[in-house]
Amino acid sequence: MALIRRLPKYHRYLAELLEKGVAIISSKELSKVMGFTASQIRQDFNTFGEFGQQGYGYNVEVLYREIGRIIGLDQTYRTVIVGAGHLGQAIANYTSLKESKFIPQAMFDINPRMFGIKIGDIEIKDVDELENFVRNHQIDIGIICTPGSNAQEVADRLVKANIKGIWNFAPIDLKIPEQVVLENVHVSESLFALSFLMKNNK
Amino acid sequence: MALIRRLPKYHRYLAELLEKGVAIISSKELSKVMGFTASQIRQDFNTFGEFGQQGYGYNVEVLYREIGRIIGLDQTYRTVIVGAGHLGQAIANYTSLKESKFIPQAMFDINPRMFGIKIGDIEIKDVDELENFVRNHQIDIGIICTPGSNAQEVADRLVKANIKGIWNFAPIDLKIPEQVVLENVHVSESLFALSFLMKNNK
DNA sequence: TAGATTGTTAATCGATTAACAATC
DNA sequence: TAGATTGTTAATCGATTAACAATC
Repeated sequence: MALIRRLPKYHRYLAELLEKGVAIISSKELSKVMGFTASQIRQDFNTFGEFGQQGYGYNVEVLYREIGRIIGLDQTYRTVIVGAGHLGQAIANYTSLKESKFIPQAMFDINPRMFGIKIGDIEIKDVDELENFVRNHQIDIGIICTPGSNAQEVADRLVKANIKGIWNFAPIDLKIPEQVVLENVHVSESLFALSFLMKNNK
Repeated sequence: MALIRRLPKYHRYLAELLEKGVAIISSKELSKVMGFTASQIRQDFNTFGEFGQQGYGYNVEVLYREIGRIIGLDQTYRTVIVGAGHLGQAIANYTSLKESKFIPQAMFDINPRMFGIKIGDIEIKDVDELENFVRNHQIDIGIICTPGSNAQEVADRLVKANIKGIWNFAPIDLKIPEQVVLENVHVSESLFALSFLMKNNK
């Protein structure tokens, strides 16, 4: 569904409008700001309910709150970060995680020198403890920040420990059972897309 | 074009096949491995040329090389990283950058305490020098790793200094002229998509 | 009421899949 | 030659856009 990739963008722009004190906005005005067609905006909003008022527009605050709820920002999840390298540490420091309530309960690494070190207030533990920790602390989501070569093994272990979702930063396509949610951030694919666009620009 | 998002994936799987010593592969076999339909694979490859042999299949090595060329992996770019926080440092250490020849020439930050520090062999400089550096060192690409609040200003300055492309990690939609290539990595949008999928799973 | 804008259906567009002739 | 698989056209599917009646 292409729409769910647009939801975060609606949410972000509505937050901006709220901050600016805009109370009401029409699909036409929002269209100008966001670059989607007014028609698409109305279609999108109507997929989830009737949030507008004919002849009038959309109440920014209501819409913001509703889209937040649709995205699931009213939920809290317990997460672990696997891989405490530069990327893992950047993610651990990533404020959106806490704001969005994807709260990291621990980090895991294979390197004994890192055990016990804290990134912010998140402790790095031995990856051997991963399954037990996930089970005992009812972790919902595993964030994979390992090299590609270890990512599938980590995913398998997370799945065995009954993880509900995986946020994968490793540059591979993980094989996981259907009932586990998988969301990828394939940074290198974005880099390659940039490369293609640079080469084919003009 | 949805196709260009698939090119990196083809490239990655072909690299794997090469490593395994697979010399020839049919669209049907590749379909099994990658999860695209054989029809789509043939369509995709044919967009750029006739790389296969009827009744036979595709030569993995040739195809890998050709797709690499289409993506532009035969090019070299000079880049700068703006923002030397956790994310900027993670990017600076990101090996794909060097392998893909998007070589960082310098990092920039606003915090004087960081000036002169090296991340790997990349020096952190005063962001006030950004425009001059970009001009004098013929930088092609600016990698924006600042908070959202500074990203547009940084982008404006890069554009003024004649940057050709921007790889943006800040969580905003940059406004830049058409002739400048823009590629975004919106990590928080991925997190929100994960949130949505978690909430709506089952 | 008149003007504006939504909600929603219909038309269009683009991307994916199916089918099959060409050919190795 | 027969079997296999590409290259490519046609059919389908889904997503976007346009149009307009409903209604505030």
